Amino acid sequence: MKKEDVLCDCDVIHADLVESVKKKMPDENELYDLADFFKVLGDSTRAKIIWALDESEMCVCDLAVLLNMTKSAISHQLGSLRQADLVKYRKEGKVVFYSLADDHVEAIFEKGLEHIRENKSDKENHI
Amino acid sequence: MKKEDVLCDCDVIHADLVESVKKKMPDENELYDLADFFKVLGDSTRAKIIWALDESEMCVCDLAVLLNMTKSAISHQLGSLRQADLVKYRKEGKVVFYSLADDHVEAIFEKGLEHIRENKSDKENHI
DNA sequence: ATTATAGTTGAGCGAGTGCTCAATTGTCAA
DNA sequence: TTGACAATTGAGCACTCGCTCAACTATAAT
Repeated sequence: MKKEDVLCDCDVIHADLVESVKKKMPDENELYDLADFFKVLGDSTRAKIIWALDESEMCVCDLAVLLNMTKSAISHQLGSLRQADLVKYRKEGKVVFYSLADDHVEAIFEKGLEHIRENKSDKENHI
Repeated sequence: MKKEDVLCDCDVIHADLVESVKKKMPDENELYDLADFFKVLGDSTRAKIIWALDESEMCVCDLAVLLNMTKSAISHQLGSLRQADLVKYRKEGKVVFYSLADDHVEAIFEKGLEHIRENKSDKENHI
């Protein structure tokens, strides 16, 4: 790659390092998908839904009452979660029961909680 | 809570379940912080930066060249990552070197990659 | 068939986000 | 001191996102 092709307006300070890291870099799409996955977890409503479904299978109405939101809002968010394959569902008459599709999510969620809890206590102790 | 106070326009289908899950629910702020944490990971530029810094400490210019973006764009994103305590930095003359602040992030990142890789292969095998 | 309820869906609006551009700070060298 | 460069910062803009509202589908009960 010629220097003219590079968008950044600066000299490469550590060209060798950049080159070697670039070689190891995963497929562009993979990191894109990864970001998309975290994006789904990165909304408090969806986070609450995931937490709740980790406790128990629930229907749309249950979730709406639990989070004090409209069915519509919940359903929209469940749509995102469905699209990301984070939840599965079964129908029983008029009622649709949702549950977590994957135990990976639970593990990642737990690790995330761990992280922010430690971070918080670090700050309280002025580390 | 009276039924009139509930925003959702539906009857509670499983009132006992909702009540018991509500009792176990973590502090509102905790899930909010958790979502904010995932939100930071939920952007492909920041995801790439985190991946790169997991490989090696790098300066702003290195990252800009690696990702073919302006220093400004990178610096803005590093600002977000700093604010979320995901990166730390050291100055050496004019140059600022960034690195990951926390090995939690690495673990979560790895788990996330694992997840999307499995999910992808599941789909390819039509499971 | 009619009515009622659970859930989904699409349009639209206000808030938030990521980038660009320009101005600025901080540090080094001539 | 002046000029050059790494990096930061704020304003502005286009785009995205989550909610509301209204319309719709589907299932069940009368």
